[in-house]
Amino acid sequence: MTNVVALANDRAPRKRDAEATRAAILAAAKEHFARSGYDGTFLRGIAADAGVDAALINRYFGGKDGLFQAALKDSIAPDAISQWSRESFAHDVATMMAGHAHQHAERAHSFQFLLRAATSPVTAPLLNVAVQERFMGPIRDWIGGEDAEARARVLASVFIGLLVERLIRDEPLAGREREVFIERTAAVLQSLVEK
Amino acid sequence: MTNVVALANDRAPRKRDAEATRAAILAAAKEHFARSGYDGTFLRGIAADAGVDAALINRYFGGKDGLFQAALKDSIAPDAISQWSRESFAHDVATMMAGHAHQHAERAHSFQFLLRAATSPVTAPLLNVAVQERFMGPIRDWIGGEDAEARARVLASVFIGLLVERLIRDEPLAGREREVFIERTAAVLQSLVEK
DNA sequence: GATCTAAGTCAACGCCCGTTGACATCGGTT
DNA sequence: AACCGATGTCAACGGGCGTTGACTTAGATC
Repeated sequence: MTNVVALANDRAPRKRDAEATRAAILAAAKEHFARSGYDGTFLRGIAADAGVDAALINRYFGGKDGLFQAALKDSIAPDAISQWSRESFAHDVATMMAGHAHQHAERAHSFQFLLRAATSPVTAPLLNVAVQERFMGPIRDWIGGEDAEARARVLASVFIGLLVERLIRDEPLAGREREVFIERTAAVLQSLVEK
Repeated sequence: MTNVVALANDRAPRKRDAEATRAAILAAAKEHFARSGYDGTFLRGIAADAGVDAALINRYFGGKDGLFQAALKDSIAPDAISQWSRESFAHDVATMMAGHAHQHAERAHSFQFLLRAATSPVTAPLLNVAVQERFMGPIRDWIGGEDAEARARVLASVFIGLLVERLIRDEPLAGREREVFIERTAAVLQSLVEK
C-alpha cells in the first residue's frame, strides 16, 4: 500500500521537510519577536508554536541571535519603495495612516517587530544596519536630488512617527478630522520629496 | 577624636539614610530601565550603581515590578510644552534632534523609558494614558486654531518619529547634512503649527 | 532490503536572574 | 552604658533560559 498522505508531486511527500520547518520556525519567530520583543520571547515558545523541538532552532539558525537576524531581514521589504508613484505616494501614505491598523495587519505586524527591535540595546545595532541598507538606501535613491540623505532621514522619521502613533492609538480618524489629518500629512510628505 | 567625615550640619552626617538610598536606587533604576528596558535591566546592576546591596531594592520597592512602577511614575514629569516659544520652537526642536541624544540626556532618557514601557503589555495602557494626557492634550491646546486635534496628531507623530529615529541611530549629523536636516525638519514642524 | 545521511528528539548542563531569610551594624532612646 | 529598631550585608535557593551533544528515526540511494 502506498503512502496515504498526498503525493503525486515529482518530489515525495516527505513529512520531514527542512525548508518547511525552517519556514515554520521563522514565521513563529516573527510573531513572537513582534509581540514580545527580543528578551520577552523564548525559543521554547517559538518551537512549540512551530511544532518542533527547540534544539532545531539552533541547528537551523545557529542560536537566538541568528534567528532574530533572519526574522529581521525577512521583515524589511525594500522592493515596494522603488515602485512608489511620485505623484500619489504622499496622499496614498497619508490615507493609509488615517485608516485602521488592522487593515494593514501585515505591515503593522512587521513594523511592530521593528519597533520592538529598536527598544532593546541588544537588537538596536542590528536594526540600525538593516534599516540603513534596506530602507534608508532605497528611499534616498528614490527621492534623489540634492541632499537626498538628509531629506531621506527626515522622511523616514515622519514615516516612523506616523506608524508609532498608529500603533499606540488605534482609534481611526473620521469625518473632517480625518480629512485634515490626511491633508496635512500628505503636505508634509510631499514637501520632503520635492527638492 | 571627632569624626573625620564632614559634619557641621544641623543634622548628623549619618551614613545610613533611608530616603537617600531610596532616591539613589530610584535614580539608578530610571537610567537602567531607560537604557535597557524592563527585561534588560538587572537589579544587581542597579544596586551596584546605587552603591547598595540588591536585597535593599526588595525592601524598599517590594521587588522589580514595584521598582519599575515607581520609576514610571517618576518619569512622567509635568511638561514644558506650554512654555515653548511660538517663534523658535520649530528650529529649537529640529536643532535638538540633530544633535547627540546625550546632550539632552534628561528628555531622551524619560522618552526612551516611556517608549520601552510600550513594549510590555502590562505597562502599555499606562503609556497610552500618559501620552494622551501629558503630551497630546498640551500640544493641542498650545497650537490652537482650527482642527487643532488633527494637526496635533500629525505634529505628535513627527515628534515621535524624530525621537525614534534618534533612538535607533545615535550618530550625530554634521556639516551641510546637518543644516539641511534642521532646515527641513523645522519647516515641517512650523507648517503644522501654523493654521 | 541494507545502508547512510539528514531531520528531529531528548535530557541535561551551566549560567544568571529575582528573591529570601538569617545575620551584622549603625544610631537614636532611655 | 545598655538596648532596640531601623538599615544594610551576605550567601544561598529555586527557576527558567539558551545551548549542547548524544540518541532516534524517517527517507533517499544502492
